[in-house]
Amino acid sequence: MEPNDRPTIDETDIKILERVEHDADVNLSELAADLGLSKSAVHYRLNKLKDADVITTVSADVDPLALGLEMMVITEVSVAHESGYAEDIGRSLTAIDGVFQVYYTMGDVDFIVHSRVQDREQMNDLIDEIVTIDGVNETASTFVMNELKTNTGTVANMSEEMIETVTDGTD
Amino acid sequence: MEPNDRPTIDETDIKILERVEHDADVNLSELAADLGLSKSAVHYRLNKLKDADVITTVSADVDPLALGLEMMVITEVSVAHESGYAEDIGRSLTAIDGVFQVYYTMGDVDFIVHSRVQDREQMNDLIDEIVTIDGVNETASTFVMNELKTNTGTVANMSEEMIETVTDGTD
DNA sequence: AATGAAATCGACCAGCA
DNA sequence: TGCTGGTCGATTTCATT
Repeated sequence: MEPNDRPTIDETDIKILERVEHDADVNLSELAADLGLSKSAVHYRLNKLKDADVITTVSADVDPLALGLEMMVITEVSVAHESGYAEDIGRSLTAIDGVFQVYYTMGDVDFIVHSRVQDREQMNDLIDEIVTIDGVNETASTFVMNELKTNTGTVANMSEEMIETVTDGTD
Repeated sequence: MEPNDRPTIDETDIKILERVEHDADVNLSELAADLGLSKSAVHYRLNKLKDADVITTVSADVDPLALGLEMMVITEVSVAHESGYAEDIGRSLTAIDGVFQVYYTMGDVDFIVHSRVQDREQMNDLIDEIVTIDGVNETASTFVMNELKTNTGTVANMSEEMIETVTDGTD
């Protein structure tokens, strides 16, 4: 462990993460060959990364469009600040069918909510559900026309500089 | 195939998707037993779902915090509407280090951008990069204090009604 | 679309640097 | 602690229905 209590991660770990975060079904032998290691070594590191919760889950990504979820909406939610209901409201938002991302934010807006629905009726119902939550003051919804980038992994979006900060001094 | 060109998905497929979208490493025998099918049958359906791009990828989810990405920022980007640069601007946004989600939206804001960085310096650099893009008119960034829900799967967030719409007529 | 048998790949173990 | 090589068990594949 490092002083900051994050697990030690070296360049080899980063290379492994880059591969498995966009294809967890990689052939171990192939990956091992590319890294100049044995299958067992790669397997050992993968287990370590899972144990340390660097890899949290291995998931099959299901295309929302394939299930008819053709509409995506982003909703800004403001709450009545006198009431200390923020946590309850957050829980209520995450529980609504169709909602798949909820962020609690600084600034004049308190929550940002991402939802997917199949048609306009479901969209209306969903926004109604949000407005109905006790303590919710104001909402503003925006329709997403195009998803240019989504769920593209963690390491894949990091700069060299960011990666060096992580692997620093592990050579 | 259905008339609307989406692949046919029945209740069994939905049950399989629910399992693998939050744990792609499930024991096939176990899953097969739960569904009352043979291992091969489950495997056959999984392949079909991958071929039909219902399952797009199988990915290892890497915890951003484990890599020091402790700050998340949501940025609204407005562009100069005279110029038809929208597509180029979208591409430029997705290419910035730290940016992991980009949406093109209706309304007065044109893009919504989600980014992760390790410190305030990287945050400043990133926002500078966005502002510098040719055609970008105005930006407003919000700091995320708490991620209440993220990447929780597709089927898991659907209501019974939504699922029935998909499996309709496939018994 | 689903089955059971055969080939292949990943998980685990004991030992070593 | 990190790695190697080998074994066992699981999964993937295929011919068949």
